[in-house]
Amino acid sequence: MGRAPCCEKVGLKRGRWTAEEDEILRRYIQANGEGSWRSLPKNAGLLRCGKSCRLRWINYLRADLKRGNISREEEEIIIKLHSSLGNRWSLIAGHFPGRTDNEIKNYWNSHLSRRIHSFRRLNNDGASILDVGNIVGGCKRKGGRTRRSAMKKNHTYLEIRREKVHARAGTFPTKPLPQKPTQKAVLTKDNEVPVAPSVDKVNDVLEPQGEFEGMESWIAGSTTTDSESGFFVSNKGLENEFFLYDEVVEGEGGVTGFIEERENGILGSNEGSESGVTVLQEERENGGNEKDIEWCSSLDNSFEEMGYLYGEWLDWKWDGVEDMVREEDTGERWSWLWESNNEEGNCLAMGHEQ
DNA sequence: AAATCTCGCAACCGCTTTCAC
DNA sequence: GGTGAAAGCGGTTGCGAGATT
Repeated sequence: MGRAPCCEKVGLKRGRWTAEEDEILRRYIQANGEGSWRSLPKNAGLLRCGKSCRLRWINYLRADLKRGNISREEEEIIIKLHSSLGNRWSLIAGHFPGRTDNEIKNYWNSHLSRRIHSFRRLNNDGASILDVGNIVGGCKRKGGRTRRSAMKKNHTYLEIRREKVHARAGTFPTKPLPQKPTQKAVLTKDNEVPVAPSVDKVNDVLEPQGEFEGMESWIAGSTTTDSESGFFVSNKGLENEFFLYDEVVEGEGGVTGFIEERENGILGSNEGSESGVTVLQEERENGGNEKDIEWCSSLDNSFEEMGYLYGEWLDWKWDGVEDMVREEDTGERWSWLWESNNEEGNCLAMGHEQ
């Protein structure tokens, strides 16, 4: 025997709740209490499914709900809880009085998961995907809204990250990088590896001074590669223009030519290539590592694997760096990390050996 | 100014678990 | 213990807002 539907769906209203419906539901529950959701709509005079009424009450109408932005402290707790509980949103939400599982889940999906994935790519030795599809300038956007969080701090994050990089790496490359790098540079916990600054927007923010002197020449005209994808990337000194090659021709003094240049090649357009998916698909077709691809296909269906990353991330030596970033008063303690996300194309993983 | 596009979130869907009889 | 209803839960979708071209 099949299960009966929770309610008669014929003639029921769907979609956004109106203020009038909210008021009816609120008054009814205040008078009669929660429960009996199946019969509630009829008794209250609502043309809604009982399930819908329950959801509306639990997520938005309850008096004890805490509305407003998720604080940084809450963010950290969510991340930690998710590392141990996975997608058990109701359990996670149980740690936040006034927050709902739906709210936590949405926040995770729209904010935190992407940050985690970005961080993962920065910190994962094996993940070598060169996310050039999101390098600003290479990927010419036709429009679209910038992330709200990014909009707020549009002019601050790179400078913050620069400080972060400086603080963690201790040194910064003052000379052009080797023409043919052989190994990726990745962030480490031991402050040993200088981190290449993001290619995009560098020219907008970085000024050649102090130990950053020379960086613009490194960025302008640099050629690098991704050891696993095999693509070579060069901007040939052109601001905000990047080129992809299947092969480079080496001569005296480094790269002297390129084969099969594809201007903006897989950078291409955003169409069907969100977050550099095209690159990943190519890699998959070429026998690439499936593990490297997960971040772009599903938000969080591999949290077990992510546990390691969370640990790495949360155990990072944040001392001092956090204070430094706070000084910027940006409201985003880890904005150097957040805002280097793939949407904005600030991927650090350029595949350099410093 | 209009078109295009992305983002965030409210709401829905379907499955599982719990409860009452 | 079996059955059906209700509640709970997590994944997914649809759409309005608004930035960008």
